[in-house]
Amino acid sequence: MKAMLHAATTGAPDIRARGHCLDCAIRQHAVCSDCSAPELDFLTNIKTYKSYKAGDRLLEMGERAAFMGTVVEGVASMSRILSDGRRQVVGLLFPGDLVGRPFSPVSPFDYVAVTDLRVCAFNRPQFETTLRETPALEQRLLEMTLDELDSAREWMVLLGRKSAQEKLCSFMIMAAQRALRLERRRPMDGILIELPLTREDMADFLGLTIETVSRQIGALKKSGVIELIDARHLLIPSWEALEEAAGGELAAV
Amino acid sequence: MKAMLHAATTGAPDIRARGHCLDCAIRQHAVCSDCSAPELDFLTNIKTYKSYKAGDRLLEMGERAAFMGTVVEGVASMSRILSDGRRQVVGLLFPGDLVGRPFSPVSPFDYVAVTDLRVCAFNRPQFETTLRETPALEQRLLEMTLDELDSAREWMVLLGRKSAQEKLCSFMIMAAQRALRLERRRPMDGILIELPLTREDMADFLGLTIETVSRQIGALKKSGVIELIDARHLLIPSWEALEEAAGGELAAV
DNA sequence: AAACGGCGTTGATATGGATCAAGGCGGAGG
DNA sequence: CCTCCGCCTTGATCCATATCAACGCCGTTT
Repeated sequence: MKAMLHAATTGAPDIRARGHCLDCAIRQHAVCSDCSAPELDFLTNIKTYKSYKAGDRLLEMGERAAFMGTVVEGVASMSRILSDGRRQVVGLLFPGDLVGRPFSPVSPFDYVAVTDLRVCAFNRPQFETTLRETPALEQRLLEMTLDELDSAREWMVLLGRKSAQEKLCSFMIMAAQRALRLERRRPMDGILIELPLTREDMADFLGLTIETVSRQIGALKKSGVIELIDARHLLIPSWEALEEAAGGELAAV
Repeated sequence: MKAMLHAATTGAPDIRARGHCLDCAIRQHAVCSDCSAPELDFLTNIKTYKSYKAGDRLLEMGERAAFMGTVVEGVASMSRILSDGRRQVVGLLFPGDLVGRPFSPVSPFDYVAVTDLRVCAFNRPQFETTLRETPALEQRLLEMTLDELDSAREWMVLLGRKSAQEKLCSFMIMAAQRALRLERRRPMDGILIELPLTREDMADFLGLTIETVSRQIGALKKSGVIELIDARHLLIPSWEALEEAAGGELAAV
């Protein structure tokens, strides 16, 4: 639970964008999904890419953030660290998800790359102006924010009322669903799940310790709910059994 | 923690609105705060009021909700009940807060009146149409949703990482700040706090049991952080001491 | 190839909060 | 006025998870 000392916020260099937004593989999942061709032309011209290594901090809580962006590849986390080192991850960002807090120059949480990461970035003031002038963008942002709010509340149920075992299962379901959605696939028996987080990040996301995470994964393996390929990969013999073990009720992701 | 059986969803009768939106005491806190005079004229004509008694359910999870609205007076909760009766409150709605999930006909949570309640209600399809046609409304909704998301994540930190004692203190701070904001006042020493929830609702909001809530309030009283007037009212000798006992870090409310 | 550091597992023990149980208080209704 | 019920408090005990400690694995550095 103690916070690791990560590298200080990295001023990742902007890489001049290659490729037009029209060809973007994750556009349909992003805030720009409903933009018209001319709007995408405009975005193409103002975007840059930033790359991060796992562990890099993109934005620090309280920091004036110079940019906003969309995750293109990899996974990032939003988290808060209390003064005594306790840490809680409050959200994971998968491809398509927005990095940064719109309409607030200071980020209310830390953003950290949990895997190697690529972000499609925009200058913040410019992005906010564009938002205000582009209903397709603003309406889509509203939709995404409402969905994220549902997810956050769903997670509150998990944090407040689920057992360690249920938390682990819920996490696996969530990770699987997010990964599957990107590939336009559906959950099914025998599916392979990649856990994009270290045990420490999982613990901090689930409100547990790393030891408990490790033990519960062991228990799930023993009871046959999962099969462990390696520490980061597992197989789900029965999706329904996994949902059962998650304590049901997991709608929004 | 076990769910009480509340009355079934009440089809509260619509009461033809008296009074113009221009004169609304809580408009500045509501989604309609940025509307122009003509826009307020329009809203005045389509709004109705609904009244509920403490314990009434306004909207049930999964139900097709016929209306959306704004809390005018009183406090409501959003909650979820797991199949075995465990319950988690995922949000409190104070005057100005929105009841119902925009752009989704089915509510993802139960909405329950925790005190006697008055709601300014709109027919849902009509409200959504109006939203889409009224940038002042839609932009304000976006702002409010982003703020709520920050609050929800703040609460995730509490649920995942704070001790019972810190949870209670954080809750008191939150309740005080929400009440003070309505009166345009600021936190100060010697302030009086009303707890709008029963011990059971507090427990379900904080991820605790009612016994633990009761005991921790007792402990806070003994240690002098609070003075108990009665079960629902308390005095804060030192705001700073309360924040200290809350484990710091409580930005958004 | 040895040493090291990051990550994960496993075991022993401690503890905060849950659970089980009983009783108190105050308002509503007979 | 008495009784009942909802709400709250307090005490005794239990247990799920935290904490403390040691070790294993593996990729990287020297």
